[in-house]
Amino acid sequence: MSATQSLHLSVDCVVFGYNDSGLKVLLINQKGLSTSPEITPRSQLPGDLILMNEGLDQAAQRVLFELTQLKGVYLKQFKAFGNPNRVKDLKDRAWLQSVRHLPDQRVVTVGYYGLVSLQDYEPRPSSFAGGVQWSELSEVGPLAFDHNSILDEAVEALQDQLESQHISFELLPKKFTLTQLQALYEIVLDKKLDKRNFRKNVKKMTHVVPLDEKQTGVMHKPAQLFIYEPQKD
Amino acid sequence: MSATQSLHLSVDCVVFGYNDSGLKVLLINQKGLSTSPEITPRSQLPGDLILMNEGLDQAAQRVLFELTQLKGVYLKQFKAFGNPNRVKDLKDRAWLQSVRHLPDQRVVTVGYYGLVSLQDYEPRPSSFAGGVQWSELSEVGPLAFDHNSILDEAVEALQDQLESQHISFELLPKKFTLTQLQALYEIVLDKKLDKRNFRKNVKKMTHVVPLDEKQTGVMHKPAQLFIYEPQKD
DNA sequence: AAGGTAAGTGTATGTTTTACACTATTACGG
DNA sequence: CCGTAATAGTGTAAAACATACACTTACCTT
Repeated sequence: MSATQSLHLSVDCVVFGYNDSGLKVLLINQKGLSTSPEITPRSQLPGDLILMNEGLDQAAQRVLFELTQLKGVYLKQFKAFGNPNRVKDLKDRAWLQSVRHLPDQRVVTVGYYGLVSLQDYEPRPSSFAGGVQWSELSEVGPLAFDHNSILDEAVEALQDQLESQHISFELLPKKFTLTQLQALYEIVLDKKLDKRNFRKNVKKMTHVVPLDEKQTGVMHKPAQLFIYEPQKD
Repeated sequence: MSATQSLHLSVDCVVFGYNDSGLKVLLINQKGLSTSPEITPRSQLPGDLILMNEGLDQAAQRVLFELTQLKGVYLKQFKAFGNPNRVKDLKDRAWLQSVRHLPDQRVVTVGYYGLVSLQDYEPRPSSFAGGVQWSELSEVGPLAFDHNSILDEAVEALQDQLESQHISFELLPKKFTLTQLQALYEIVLDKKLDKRNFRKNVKKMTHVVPLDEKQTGVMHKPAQLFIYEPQKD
């Protein structure tokens, strides 16, 4: 065989954030291009090359932390993206040149999706990133590289695995109401659910446990609070 | 940023083959180690480094063809494996040294699973491979690298996706009976199914269509034949 | 023509999913 | 303190789906 290879491997993180108004995704701005006015810098998913001694999951955690300061986010691998031309778009080259030793090198990337509650995580751009924002999912414009497809596939993976992977609880405060949980499902799955039926289903989830505690300070009947107990299954 | 990287990327193919007696998996023997008697050559999944200009799916097809002469096999990516030590086992080094320019280099691999009918595909070892065999799934011994885990995860992915991905039809002759289809399900899922209930389910699959044709040459009531029509959904 | 072999078929029971509307509890304002 | 606004919380009937189960049919062979 002896195929001579020279390519790079990266991870890209699609981190979804939730609040009552919708699903958001964490994007970073490419840095260091403001000098070249002819190039519009595009946003991208937080991602970077993996290091020589780290596993893929580990790399995803590190890269996300380095670019956005987010730590301890649940990240799940969902697909590798290896189109040979995925970083060859002219619009992307300028940025790569400012940031990589070998900007022309092919890069294969492994996609991760993750979930956080917007209330608990405040991303901060590292010195590497030109800025970090939560973007409304429906308002994401053209991203660098093939990041729009990666994002699309991440959304699908998230929807498919929302229940089985217990991902919801990453998005909610520790103590949450069933209405909050349902609103989350409705936003992630992008469809309305029946309240009574939803509650019947939750009763079967042994990892969602009721507290002896109610909401306070609401001007309506206060809801019972629940917590997530992963070890229960 | 600017992580200096030097790693290799490969694909590994877990090709399942079916006949009435069980599920098999396609393994190749490592070649060129018969000279060193202290090392037992192990079998491995067909896999190799990807080339610089090919996509991942394409690489999986090429590698499988080069090693086993199998062509046109449905291959589906299921996971990337990137443990930094996955090719560092001493038992694997000798073989790598005989075959790679940079045998010490880290290799990340992307796993594909695939399916063929044993009747339609006869693998032939290429000059690169020391031999090709179908091994009974339950009798697979220790493989090179982390190939046992890759195999295990491939089996799971296959079982999960058997129905949704219409994979079954890769394993059957073009015209098949419902008994054949059921036997396949039973072997892949590793459990018995009820004949009448199975047939009820198949009736709902619009992509399984009955022919006006029956089995011939059997010494019992001849079964109706069916074909797979993918465009139907 | 009898015996062997796998094909093909229906029903009753239990389980899961769906659709749907009213009462209860709190905060607030008058 | 009483009324109203706001959301929480609850049950049931009907439909769809899953399961368990046994006998008759058609062809081949001897």
